[in-house]
Amino acid sequence: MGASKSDLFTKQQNDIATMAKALAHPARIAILQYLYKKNACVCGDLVEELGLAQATTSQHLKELKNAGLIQGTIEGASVCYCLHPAVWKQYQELFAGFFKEVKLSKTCC
Amino acid sequence: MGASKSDLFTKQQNDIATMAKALAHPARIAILQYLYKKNACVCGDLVEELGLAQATTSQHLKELKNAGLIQGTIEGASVCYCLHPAVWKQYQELFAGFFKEVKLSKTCC
DNA sequence: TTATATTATCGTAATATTGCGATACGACAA
DNA sequence: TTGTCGTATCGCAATATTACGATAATATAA
Repeated sequence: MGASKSDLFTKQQNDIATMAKALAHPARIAILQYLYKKNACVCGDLVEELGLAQATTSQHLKELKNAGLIQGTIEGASVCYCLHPAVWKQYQELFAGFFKEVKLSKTCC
Repeated sequence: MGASKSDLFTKQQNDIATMAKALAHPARIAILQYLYKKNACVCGDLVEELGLAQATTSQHLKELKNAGLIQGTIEGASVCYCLHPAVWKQYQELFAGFFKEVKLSKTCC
């Protein structure tokens, strides 16, 4: 098969998994960190920054855009990327909520 | 290719990506939620709970064990699983730290 | 010992991801 | 218009993931 059976799980479970998948590659983590360290729009210098081919970098950017984590605005000939604050906050809260549900006090094994 | 070029990125970036990958499937989210909702060791009933085949469930459990998130202790004929508190806390802090680094005040696009 | 119950592993098929070269597309400059 | 620069998309190859049936491994029950 290969396709995950998303209909077996709740929307929340699928949402968390989808968000985690967007973060499940070091190149995408690097892109996000670069964007928020610069704290500004970044135009063009991501390819040199990452060390991956231009096509590969563009593909990772597309996935981050699909996940809603970043947005790109056309600035003349190039495109400027920055974080999407609302979605970022949403991710932050979803993960924080997921981790906080646990009561780790009781150990049983 | 298909293999990600982990040598291009920092250890922290690879760590976050690896942890995210462990959470990047709804079945694994469901397992973790079931474990912490029960707040106890769970022996055996995970297969009925998930609706996936026994082999598939076992495979997801193995990945969570490899990620360190859960631990299993042999209890007679069956195996009891529960969360690994220390690693869970580590995940929580790594993600929280990753999300907190950002300054979302300045929007530029 | 033999049977049964529970979990792990093997082998295989279907699909997804990662990466890159080649190429197309869009905006601007000459 | 023609050329150039920056980005996106296409097509392909290599590898990874997901899923399951079959089978092995282990512990207990009969």
